[in-house]
Amino acid sequence: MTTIAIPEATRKRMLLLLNLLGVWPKDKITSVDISGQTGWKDSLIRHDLWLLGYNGGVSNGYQRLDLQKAIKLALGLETDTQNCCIVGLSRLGAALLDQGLLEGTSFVIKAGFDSNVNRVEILRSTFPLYPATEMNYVIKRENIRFAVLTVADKDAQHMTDRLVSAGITGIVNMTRCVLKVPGHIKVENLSIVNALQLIT
Amino acid sequence: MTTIAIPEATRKRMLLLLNLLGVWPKDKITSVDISGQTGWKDSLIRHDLWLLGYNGGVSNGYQRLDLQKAIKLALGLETDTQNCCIVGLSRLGAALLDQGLLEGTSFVIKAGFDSNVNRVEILRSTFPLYPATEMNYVIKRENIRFAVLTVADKDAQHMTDRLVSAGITGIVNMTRCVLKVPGHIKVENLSIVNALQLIT
DNA sequence: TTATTACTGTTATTTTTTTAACAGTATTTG
DNA sequence: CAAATACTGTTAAAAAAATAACAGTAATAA
Repeated sequence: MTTIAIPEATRKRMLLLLNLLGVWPKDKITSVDISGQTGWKDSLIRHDLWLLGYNGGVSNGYQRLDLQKAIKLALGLETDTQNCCIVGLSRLGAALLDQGLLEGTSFVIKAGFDSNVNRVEILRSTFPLYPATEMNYVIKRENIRFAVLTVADKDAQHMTDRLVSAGITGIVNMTRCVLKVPGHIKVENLSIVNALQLIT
Repeated sequence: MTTIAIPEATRKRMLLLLNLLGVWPKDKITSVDISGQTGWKDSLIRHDLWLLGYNGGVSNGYQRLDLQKAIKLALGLETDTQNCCIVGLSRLGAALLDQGLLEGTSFVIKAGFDSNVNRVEILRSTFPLYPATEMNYVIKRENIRFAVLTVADKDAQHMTDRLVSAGITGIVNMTRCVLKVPGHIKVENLSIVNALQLIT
């Protein structure tokens, strides 16, 4: 069998499905069950799992634990920790200092940055905060690969450039700006304003 | 000319483009300019604008202000205010109390809800906070149509059900749960954990 | 004035994603 | 045991989205 690259759309669904499986109360789950919970067509779910190369459910639906394991494996979800940082510690960014947010995941926040030195000194957090001037150095030293960007719109592109040159490989963008990044950097846009407009 | 429904993918891009136009320093912008800023193919941008029925750029690229206006018109972006609420006022939710987030948009936060009455009483905000028990009543009274959901995962579906039955029409879901909603309700998933996994 | 340039608008093509269809297989039932 | 049931895995078809191609047009240069 030739391995087929997993499409982004499938990957996205499978990550959500993992969350669903985490709270599913029964041992068994069928594609129709999943459809009922998510609104995705049952055939789409089966097709997704087929893309992952999974076929542990013939005739009888899927075993929750087995399916969970298989998806994690197929998506290559890291089991060892992955280092992130938060850039921008104003209200939204500061809220992410809450470690609980990433609980039970492989992600660990290793640093927070802000250009406002005052903020860096005042805020309390379980991980160290640094002035933005030290970004490049700290990211390299701590081996940080991902960033959550929560700065003011006017600083978004500038900070992005600095993150990229520090060697970050992915950015969760919570500003409403479109970030300009080199092709190998992944960006996920999570702007609340854009989301509100989309549900209008 | 028969009006063609605007695809979701186009709509999403056009909303981002609006943000870009807002900060573009020149009067003129071409599809290649936009491509350079966003990474989208220039033909895709022209195609999108064609779908919107816009053709104000023949031969010479687009006039920033004119294009802005045309996109807003084509997407039917409301000019009158639209009422939202925040459900869940723990750290992440409380961060959204910051009115600045929605500044310059047509969205206005009319209420915040939390099941923890203590929180409701202690937090300071420019709009009123209510215990979750009053959700149904307040949403109807204030004519609230959209909700940002930032509750703990275990409460996500339950609160969603209550929002839906109160008559909300769209939810920005910041939990990592897959929400089960009737077909006519729109949901945008903005989970940070899912986003991090996607850029891995 | 004509030619060149720098663009778009639009159609056609390709690629990606979703949906439908159904043969095949364990399990359960009679 | 055979028949019915409840599922999946897989292929084929349809729909949606992205890309390419290019004729056409206003502005500018020669």
